[in-house]
Amino acid sequence: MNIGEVATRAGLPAKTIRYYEEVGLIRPRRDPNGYRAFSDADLHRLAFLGRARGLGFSIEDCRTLLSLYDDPGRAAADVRRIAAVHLEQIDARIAALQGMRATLSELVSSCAGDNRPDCPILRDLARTDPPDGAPSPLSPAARPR
Amino acid sequence: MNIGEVATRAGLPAKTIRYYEEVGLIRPRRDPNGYRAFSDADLHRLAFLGRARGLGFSIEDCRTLLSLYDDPGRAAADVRRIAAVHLEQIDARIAALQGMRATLSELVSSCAGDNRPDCPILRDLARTDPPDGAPSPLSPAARPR
DNA sequence: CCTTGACCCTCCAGTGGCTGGAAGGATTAG
DNA sequence: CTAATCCTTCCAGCCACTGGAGGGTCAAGG
Repeated sequence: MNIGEVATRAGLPAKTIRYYEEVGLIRPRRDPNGYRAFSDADLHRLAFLGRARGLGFSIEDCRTLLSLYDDPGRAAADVRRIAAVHLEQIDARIAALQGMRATLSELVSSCAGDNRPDCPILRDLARTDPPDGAPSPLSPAARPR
Repeated sequence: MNIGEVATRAGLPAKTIRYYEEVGLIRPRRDPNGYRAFSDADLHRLAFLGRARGLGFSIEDCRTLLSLYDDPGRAAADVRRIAAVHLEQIDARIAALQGMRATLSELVSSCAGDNRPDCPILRDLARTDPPDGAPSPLSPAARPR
């Protein structure tokens, strides 16, 4: 298989597949003309990668997951730990986004959105921080990342 | 004020403040010795930026928000539109993450996590896609981004 | 045999929003 | 005077691609 075909079958852009080779996640053979020649095993690996990336695992996580996959003596605990840590990170990101969302949606709905210059969104962004103990009703969002 | 003081007062790293100057979000004066000299207005702008970034607005959004803030003839609608679009993007990101979260948490809880090699997480990542119409009970997650 | 078009190759640069570090000048406390 | 703490600029790196330039290869049609 050439790269175009695996790209279609794995559902990944050819550029991404070349990148995965560059970082050592796959090692396709080469035809004499220099074209990459993908085996079914390569395709399978790429599909695995597509799924793992789709679940938000980093490239480094993917590397580890693939090496565990290749290792018949692996322990399920190692796989589970990686996934559990990743799950926690996802939860943290969701929580951060929900904090933003709460503030933003309050701001958006408090703004008339007419053609006058007075706008609660700008007022909140420009506010001088309320003195401790009397928190503003708006902008309870944290500053995570 | 030197950069160290504004950094403390605005709650932003000095590096970030230099970066904001580089991309034209602030234009502090310079002392004869080359040090940046921040006015109260600069500090106010930086606090505004810190809040906007904390709500997840991009640098380009921040640039626009600041220019609207500076413009006494602005329309609240313009501000609102920016925030509303951003809110939608946040919602999309939350939805994507929740999709991942659902699959991941199912996988994690289905894995015994012992020292045996059999692991439902790897099995799911390595699966051959189920034929159409008979979706796997696992991995309903989309592949957004 | 030649052309056309669809492939494929490599290499380089850019994305966003910082962050780290090197190398050096300015200021301040002791 | 010295040492510590600031400040400066510039360059490189992060992540995971993505776009594009410039060129080679291959299969089909004339």
